[in-house]
Amino acid sequence: MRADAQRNYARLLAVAEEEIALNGADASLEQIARIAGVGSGTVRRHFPTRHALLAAVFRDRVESLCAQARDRVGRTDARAALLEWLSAVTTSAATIRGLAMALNRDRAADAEHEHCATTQLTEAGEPLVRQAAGVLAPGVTIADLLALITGIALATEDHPDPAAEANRLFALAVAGLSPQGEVRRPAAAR
Amino acid sequence: MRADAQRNYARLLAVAEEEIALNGADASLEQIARIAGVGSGTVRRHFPTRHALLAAVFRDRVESLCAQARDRVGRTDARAALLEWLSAVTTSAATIRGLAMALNRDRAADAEHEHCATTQLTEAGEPLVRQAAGVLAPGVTIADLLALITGIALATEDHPDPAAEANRLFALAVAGLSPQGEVRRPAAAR
DNA sequence: TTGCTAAACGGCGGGGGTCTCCGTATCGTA
DNA sequence: TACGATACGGAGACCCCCGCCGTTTAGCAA
Repeated sequence: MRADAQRNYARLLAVAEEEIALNGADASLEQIARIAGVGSGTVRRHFPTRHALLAAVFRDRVESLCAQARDRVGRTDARAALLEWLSAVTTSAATIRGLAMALNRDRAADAEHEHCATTQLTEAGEPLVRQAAGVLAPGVTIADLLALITGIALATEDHPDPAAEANRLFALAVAGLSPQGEVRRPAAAR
Repeated sequence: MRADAQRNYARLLAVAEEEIALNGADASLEQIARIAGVGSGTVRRHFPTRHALLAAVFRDRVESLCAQARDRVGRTDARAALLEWLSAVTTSAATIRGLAMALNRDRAADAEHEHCATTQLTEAGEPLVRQAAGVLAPGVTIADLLALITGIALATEDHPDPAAEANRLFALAVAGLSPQGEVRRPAAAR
């Protein structure tokens, strides 16, 4: 890659991160180009789709989460290991503007890309779930957990303290909103 | 209201309902105007904001849900009454394209309008929650339940069977994803 | 150093969307 | 039937996404 291309790539990434933090996943690409001082074509060359830009912006963060998951595999307190990680994911999803929407969108895209954030998180979290299978409600998958988390993050995006609120809601869901009764029964609910 | 205005209003509402069902809450207002055979100014006159249009389109449905809530107040099995109603809300939010997003947005708008859908549902559901307070986890409010439901609906919007998936996730949250013990948050995120 | 070439750049043009405003057509009434 | 209030339509200004192409420039090689 040519030196000027590298410079522009880095610049765009930095600007995009700011702009997305400010305006969410729908931030204007044109605006990003303007701030970065490049033509709109340059943005498009480096990031052919909006999804590509989002993926690049959030890559480090997602990889960090995946690493955190790997670090927790094999711990004896499987439940705590899983819940702590999920809480970290929740905090990121709720705090980093646009991340939740990005995660949600590429779940919709139906695993079109192998390296999309949702896929990565799913693969990273799967061992933790398997490990903790005994203490989870029957039928709960890593996909369910991530779906719930992204949903919660979307729903709390405009709360004064999104991370706290999201974690609170997720904790409620983990413990059960109304836990009595059919807790351990796998039969279909209505 | 003049007769032609009434006609246009009704036409627009019908077209908007279709178009939103097809393309979600971001459906093009211009497109709606075109299909309805009116000028774009007419759309904006009847519905000054996108929110106003969404509110009008979903009004009947929301009122039906509110009515269902009222019908359930006073039932002896308070828990079932609440859960059934929440399931109905979940089904609507997940099935009717754009509704979840509309609900989510007007929660963000911070009760700007008294008659917004979220407010209505909150008021309608509150008695059911109070009634069932004894069997709910401490600290759970009607706002929490609705936030969770809209979040779940958003996250399952592109699932093959959104209603089933959303209800499944919500049922899991009600019973508890991992019902025993307490959820702990990690010492430091990242 | 100087050419040269492929890679990268910028921005134009077309297609849409939102929002505002105003001249005009139409309704309902006197 | 005539008239005023009301509603209509669409033009204009602005922004955004997307594809394309003429121009510039980095980096290698002579």
